[in-house]
Amino acid sequence: MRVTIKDIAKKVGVTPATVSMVINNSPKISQRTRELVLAAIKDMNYHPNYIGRSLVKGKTNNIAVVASFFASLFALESVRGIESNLRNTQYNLILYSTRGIEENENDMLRRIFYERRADGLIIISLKMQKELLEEFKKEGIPIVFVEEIVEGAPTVKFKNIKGAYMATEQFIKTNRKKIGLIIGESGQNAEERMKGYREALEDYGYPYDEGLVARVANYTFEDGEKSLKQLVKKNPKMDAVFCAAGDVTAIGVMDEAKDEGIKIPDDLAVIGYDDIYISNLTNPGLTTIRQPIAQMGSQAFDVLIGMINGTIPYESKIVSFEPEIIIRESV
Amino acid sequence: MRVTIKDIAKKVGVTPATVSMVINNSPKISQRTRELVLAAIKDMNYHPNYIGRSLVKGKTNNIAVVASFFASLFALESVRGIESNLRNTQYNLILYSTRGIEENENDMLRRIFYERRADGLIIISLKMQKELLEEFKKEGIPIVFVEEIVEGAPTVKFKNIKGAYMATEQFIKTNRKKIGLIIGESGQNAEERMKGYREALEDYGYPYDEGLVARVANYTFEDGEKSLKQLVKKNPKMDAVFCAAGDVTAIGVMDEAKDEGIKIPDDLAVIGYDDIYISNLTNPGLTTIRQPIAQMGSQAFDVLIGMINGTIPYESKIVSFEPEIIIRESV
DNA sequence: TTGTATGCGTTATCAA
DNA sequence: TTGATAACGCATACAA
Repeated sequence: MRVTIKDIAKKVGVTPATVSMVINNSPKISQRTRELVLAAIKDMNYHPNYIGRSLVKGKTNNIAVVASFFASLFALESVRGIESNLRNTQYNLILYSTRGIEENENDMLRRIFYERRADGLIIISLKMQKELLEEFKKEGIPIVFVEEIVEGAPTVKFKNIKGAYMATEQFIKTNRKKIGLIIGESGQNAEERMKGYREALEDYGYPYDEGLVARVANYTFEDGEKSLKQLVKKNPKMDAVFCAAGDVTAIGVMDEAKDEGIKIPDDLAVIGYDDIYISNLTNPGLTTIRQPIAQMGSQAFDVLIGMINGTIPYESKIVSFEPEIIIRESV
Repeated sequence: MRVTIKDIAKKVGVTPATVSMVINNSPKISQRTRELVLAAIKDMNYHPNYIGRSLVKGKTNNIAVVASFFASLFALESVRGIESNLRNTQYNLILYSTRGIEENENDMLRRIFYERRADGLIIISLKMQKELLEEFKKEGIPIVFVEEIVEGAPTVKFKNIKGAYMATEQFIKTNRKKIGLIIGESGQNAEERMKGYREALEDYGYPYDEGLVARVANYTFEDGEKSLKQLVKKNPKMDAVFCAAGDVTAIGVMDEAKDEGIKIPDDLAVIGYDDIYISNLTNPGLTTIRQPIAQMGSQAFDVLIGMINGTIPYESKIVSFEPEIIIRESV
């Protein structure tokens, strides 16, 4: 049996209540008793059982982070950002992964809620039923969404419109004339990046051409190869591609270009999205839009803690982060 | 207030004990009572509070995963592997990151233990004090180590010696004469890979030459550039480099080679370690040693569950995984 | 088959 | 300043 508050009490000759008060720094404990108790605690190597504590306090000191997969760059970096702000708090992180199965989602959230598994949630790139959010709000369990906007709770996200605008503008300013776009086939992000692309074209008097857009489903290397093939076939004069689907796909584009004898950046300029580690290592280096994901994760955590402490209201509010264009040789 | 077992009991007109037995599928509950209780549970949207349950059962249903950082390929892939086996179990993952601070390590483990935060631990690439492990064993809290061997508990790891042997042998079989090595300056892994390299040399009658070895500290791209510079300076006739420090460093080597006009693989053959995503995209493609990290993570989880269930003994035992050589154009 | 009583480890409310 | 007692939500041994 591990040592409990009772063992300490017995050893010192006080009651568990007194020990508890010492542990919780109650001011109304005599110096002498405090010292005795503290000594016994150290002596017997006592640590409070957080479950017992949670039960009576109605708090778990756990923050749940929910995502489809944690083995993605985005989720991982977010967790890293959250982690970095975790130090010096009493909170722990519990990871819930839906494994990409949409039906899991609301079930999982429901369980976290009803089984009281966390004091607050950070939900990454997932939606939530409105009624379920209402239940969380009613009980005062705060939620911060990342990259998805859900009415009634704060969201931390990136300015995708701006990022796409910057990329497109970069092409225009370097005199590219026919700018292709490779982009995800659905989702809030894809819509926003599409919007940024179109806005830039419009602002500079470029026509929008459906034929210059390739949609991808999986954001893979192969998606990039396939898309480029398809785009050059339709548009022999295309001299730039903005791969809003991400750097991995952009690298597929570059690879395919090499196979087809298309020179980068002379014949074709390429810009990706994400600035993954390897984008700096490709040849030529990939120009891309970088997002400070970890920083955004930290912010999500801070907002959540603010909500838990009552200093930040439980309401719709969007905290957005600026993208940055990283110029390398592909452009 | 959220609904508890008492509310259900009151509504159905039984005692909480009866409700509890229904929830736990006790066979000695009449069909009729069971149905009534189940109906009420559904009706009132009752979910058992896991804290109450944990307190009485002495189980948390949490698995702690401890690593220095989760933002590394290795930790990430491990988590992915663990995640994939988590489904259909009642367990959740809690991530503890020491953030690379060694002093955090034992403190953190101690807290997990004394505060009873997890039913079992998976410790990735970290050591542990022997006495602390003894405490865990005494209380029956299982630990599985990944990539580190600690006396008294099972370890899941890769055959680094074999991986390094395969790489070196590949050079020898393709008639390379002077084989350089770039390797981490400390750690169990580095030692093992060094051993594999030396064993292969010896088996084929090659001399071991200290001057052909470069030690790196950070496993970075720059480490690769610097190391190659240093190696070719000392060994103008070197015609192969095994970069046991990993693919990122190997890519640095290839980049530096290009700058110096060294042709790969004609003048210099290169083999990396890890098979990161981009290794397939370099030019030429990087030959490398691949480790099934996610699979190893799954296995670590299975071993841990086996220990929790008592089907696997709590003792030193090494489960090793085979590396695989992925041959591309750099060789 | 169900109810009663008790305990898990801690904190909080009161009384002393 | 400290002690006695109850409570958090649930599970279990035992009695009925």
